Amino acid sequence: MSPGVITGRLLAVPRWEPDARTRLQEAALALFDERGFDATTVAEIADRAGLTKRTFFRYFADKREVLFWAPASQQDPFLAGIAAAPAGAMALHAVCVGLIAFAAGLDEQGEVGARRIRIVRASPELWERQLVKFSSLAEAVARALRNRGFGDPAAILAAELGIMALRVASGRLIAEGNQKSLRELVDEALAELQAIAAA
Amino acid sequence: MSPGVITGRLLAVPRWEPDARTRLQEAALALFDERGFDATTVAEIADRAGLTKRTFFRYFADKREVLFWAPASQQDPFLAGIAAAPAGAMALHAVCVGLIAFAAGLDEQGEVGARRIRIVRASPELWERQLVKFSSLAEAVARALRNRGFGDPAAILAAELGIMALRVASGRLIAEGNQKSLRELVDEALAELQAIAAA
DNA sequence: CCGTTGATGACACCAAGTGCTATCACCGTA
DNA sequence: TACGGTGATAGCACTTGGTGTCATCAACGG
Repeated sequence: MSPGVITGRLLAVPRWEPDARTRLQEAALALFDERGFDATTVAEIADRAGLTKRTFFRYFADKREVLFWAPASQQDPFLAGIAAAPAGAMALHAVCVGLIAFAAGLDEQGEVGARRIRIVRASPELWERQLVKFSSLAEAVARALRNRGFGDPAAILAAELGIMALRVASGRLIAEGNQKSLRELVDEALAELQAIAAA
Repeated sequence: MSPGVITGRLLAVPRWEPDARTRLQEAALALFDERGFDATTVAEIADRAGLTKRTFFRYFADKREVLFWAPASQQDPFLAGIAAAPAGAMALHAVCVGLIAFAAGLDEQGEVGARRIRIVRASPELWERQLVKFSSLAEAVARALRNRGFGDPAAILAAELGIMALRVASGRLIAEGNQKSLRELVDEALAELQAIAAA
C-alpha cells in the first residue's frame, strides 16, 4: 500500500486485466448456454475472455473443469456441519446436518447455479465429470467422519448415503422445474432413504 | 451352410480375420497393462489387432470404451434376479437378489476381470467412465423395479442403494488384494448398509 | 539502474476423434 | 458365368483438446 504501488495501479494501464479465471468461467458459461458444450471450442472461450487457449489450460486442467472449478471453501459448510453435529450422534446424522448446510449454500447461488446444472445435464461428458465430483465429495465427507472418530465401514457408507441423497435430489431439481429448493429436495430424499433401508 | 460357402471359407484366405472387436479388446487390455492407459495410443492398439485407428472407432465410441464394452447380456443376471424375487418382497430385497447374482457373474471372469479392475483404478480417466457405467446400471435396475410394480421414490433409491453397495465392494476388492470374492464383499456391504441406515 | 519474478503470448507438436471416399471379398441373381 | 449390391475395411485429410518450450514485458526489490 505504498504510494508507489498506488500510483502504479491507478495511473499506468495494467498489463493484464485482473481475474482471468473468473472471466474464463463467465465466458464459458455464456457460450455453453448459447451454443452447447460440444459446439464451443476452448479457443472461443479464451477469445471472449481476452486471453489465449494456452492461458485457459493454465487455469483449468481441461475443458470441462471450467464449469466445475470452485474455491475449496465451497465444501466448508458441509465439513463444518459434520464437525458441529452433536457429540453422541450417529454417523449418518452428522452427514445429514452437513449435507443440508451444503445444499442451502448451493441454493444461494441462484440463477447461475441453475444454469450450470442445466448445462451439465445436457451434456454426457459434463455429467460424467459431475459424477466424479460427487465421488470425491463423498471421500472428503468420509475423511471428516473419520476425524470425528467414526470407524471405517460406518464412515464410508454414511458418506456415500449422504452423497447419494444429494445426487437424487439434484436429479429431481431439473425434473421438477425448480419448484422446490435443493435443500427441500435433499430433506425429502434423506427421509425416503431411511424408510426404504430400514425395511 | 451351402457347399459354396464352405468352400469359400475353407479354401480361400478370408479377407479379414473374424472377431475384430474381441481382438481390439484383448490388444487394449494387454497394452494398458504393460504401459498404462495414457502411454498407449489408439493406433498402437489397432496395430496389435491388425487393424487401423479408423476401424477402432467404428467399434468403440472412444478410447475408454474398449475396456468397458460388454454384450448387453452381462446385465441379465441382475435384471433376472430382480424379476425372480418373491412376490411380496420389498424393493431393496429384490435388488439384493439381483446384485448377488450379478457379482457372482463378474467373479466368474477370473483373472481377466481382476486385471481390468486394476487398470481402471489406476487411471482417473477410466475411473470416471466406470462411475458412468455404475450410474447407468442403476438406471437399468430402477427400470426393472418399476416393471415389477414399485413406485418411483422406492425404485430409484433401492436401485441406487444396490449400486452403492457394488461400488463400495469393488473398491474393497482392490484394497484387500483379492482375498475375498466380489460376491462376498457385496454381501458384507449390503449388511452394513442396513445397519447404518436403520439407525 | 539492474536483475528477478510471474503472468501471458506465440508456436510447434502429438493424439483423440470424425467425415468421406476407395477397395474388394462375399452373396444373390439372371 | 457374369453382374450388381452389400458390408467391413483402409486411407487420408481435417478439427480440436491438450502440452512443452521459449519469448515478452510490467511490476517489484535492492
